[in-house]
Amino acid sequence: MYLCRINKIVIFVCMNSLTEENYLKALYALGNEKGEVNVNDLSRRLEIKMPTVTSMMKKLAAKKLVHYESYKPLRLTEKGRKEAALIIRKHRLTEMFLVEKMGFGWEDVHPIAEQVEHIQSVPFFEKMDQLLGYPKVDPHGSPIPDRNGKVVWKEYQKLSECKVGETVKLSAVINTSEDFLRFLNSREIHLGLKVKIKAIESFDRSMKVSYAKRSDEILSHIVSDRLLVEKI
Amino acid sequence: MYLCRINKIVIFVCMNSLTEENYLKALYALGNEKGEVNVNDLSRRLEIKMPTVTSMMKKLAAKKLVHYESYKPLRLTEKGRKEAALIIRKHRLTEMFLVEKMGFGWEDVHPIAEQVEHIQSVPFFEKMDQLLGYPKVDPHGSPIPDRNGKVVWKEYQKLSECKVGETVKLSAVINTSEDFLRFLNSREIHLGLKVKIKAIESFDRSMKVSYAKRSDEILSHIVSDRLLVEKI
DNA sequence: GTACAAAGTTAGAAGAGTCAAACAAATGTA
DNA sequence: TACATTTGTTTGACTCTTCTAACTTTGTAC
Ligand SMILES: [Mn+2]
Ligand SMILES: [Mn+2]
Ligand SMILES: [Mn+2]
Ligand SMILES: [Mn+2]
Repeated sequence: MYLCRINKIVIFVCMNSLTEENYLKALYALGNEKGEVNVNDLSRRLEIKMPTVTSMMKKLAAKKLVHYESYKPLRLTEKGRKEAALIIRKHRLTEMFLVEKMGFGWEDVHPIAEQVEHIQSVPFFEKMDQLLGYPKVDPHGSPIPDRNGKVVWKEYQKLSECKVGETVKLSAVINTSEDFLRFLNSREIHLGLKVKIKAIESFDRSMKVSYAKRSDEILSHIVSDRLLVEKI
Repeated sequence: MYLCRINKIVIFVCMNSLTEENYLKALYALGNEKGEVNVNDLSRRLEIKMPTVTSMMKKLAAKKLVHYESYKPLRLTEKGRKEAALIIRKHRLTEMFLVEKMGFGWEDVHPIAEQVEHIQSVPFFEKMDQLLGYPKVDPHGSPIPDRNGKVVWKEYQKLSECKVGETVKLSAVINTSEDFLRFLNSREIHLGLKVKIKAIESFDRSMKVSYAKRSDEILSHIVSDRLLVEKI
C-alpha cells in the first residue's frame, strides 16, 4: 500500500508483491487443473512449506483476493481471479513476444516470462500486444487473457482421443516442459501442423501418424495424450 | 547464496538481490558523477535513510563488492564495479531495445529499464544486443558497457562550450529527465542532429542556433549546458 | 467407533530490508 | 581552540517471507 500523487490528487495504490503474484498465479493454475485447491497442493507447486502458505492465504484473504476458511479448500475471489489472469496475460504475451519478435524457441521462453510477468508497466505490455497483432494464444497454444482478465478456452480434443483416418490440426500442448518441447522439436512437430492418423496400436495405444514430409511416425500414448488438436 | 546443480556438479552461485543491485548501480553512477561517494550521497540518491545505507555497505563489503571503512568515502571494488557495469549494460540495452524495436520515445524508457535490468537471463540480453546490431550507446548517448563491464567514454564537449560559427553533431544528453527530453522533443532536437552556432548572447549565455529546418532557435544556457556534441 | 495417517494450523525463530532515536565523529566557523 | 552543524554509526524495532517443531483437525481403515 503506497501513496501515489498525480497532479495533487493522492490515491492509495495497493500493488501486490512479486511473492503475492506468484501465489495468485499458482492458485489460478491449480484451480484450472484440478478444481479444488488445498494448502498442500499450493505448497508442493510453489515449493514453499505449508505453514508459510497458510499465512499467505490469510494475508491474501485480508486483501480480498482469496476466500479462506480453516481446513477448507482455497478459492480465489473474483478480484483474485482477475489479478491472476492479468499476470498470466503478461506471462503469455511475453512468451509470444520472445518467440515471434526475438527468435527464441518455445522451449526456452518460460523462465524468462516468469520474471518479465512481474514488470509493472501498462504501456510495455500494450506495446507488445500491439506489435504482435493482438494474439489470442501463446506459443504453446494457451489462451492469452484479455485486458479485463477474461479467458476464452477453445474446445480442443486430445490427439490420443482421435480415431484412425482423421486429419487434425495441432493447436496446443498440455505439457510445456522443456524436455517435452525439445522432443517435439526433434520430430519437427509444431503448432499448426496437420496430422493424419494412420493407425492405432491397441496394445500400447501408440499412434502411427503422418505429417509434413514425415509418414509413418510413431507417437507413444504419453505423447499423443499431451497434444491438443482441432478437427479440420 | 544458493546451490546450482549442473550435471551433478554442484556450484555455489551468489546472485545479488534486486536491492543490492540498485545500491551497486547508484554507487557506480555517483562515483562517475562526483568522484568521492559518501553514505549521505547514496542515501539521498536512493531515498533510503543513512543507517540503512551503512548496514548495506557492510553487507556489500562482506561480499567483496565495496571497500568500506567507517567515516571514509565509499569505494566499489573491481568486482563491484564490474557487477554494476553489467547491470548498467542490461539497463542501456533495454532502453535501446525499447526505442529501436518497440517504438517507445527516449523520454519513456527509463522506468521500464529500471525494472528489466534486474532480469536474470544471459540469452535474453544477448538476443537484444544481437537484434540491435551490438550498439555502442543507449538512446541518450550514454555508452553501453561490454560483456566484461568495460566502458568506453567518447570525448564529447558541452554545446555550451562551443564557439560561434562552429557546426557540431549532437551526441548525448547529460540530463535524461522526462521533462528535459520532452522539451527537446518539442524543439525537434534529437541525437545525431547537426547544429550550427550562429550567435551567443554574452548577457545570459543563451545561444542562437540553426538545425534541420529551424533557423534562429534560441537555446538557454541551462539547455546548451546539458547537451554533449562532437565537432564535425 | 477407534486409531492412524495425512493435511492443516499455531507458535516461535530467522534473514532481508527498512526506519527512528540516540549517540559519536568529523568538519567548519567564530 | 571551542562550539555548532553535518555526517555517520549503533541500537532497537518493524514488516515481509520463510522455516521447523509441535499441535489439531480431518478422513480412512479396520
Ligand atoms: Mn509459461
Ligand atoms: Mn513469476
Ligand atoms: Mn536510464
Ligand atoms: Mn533498478
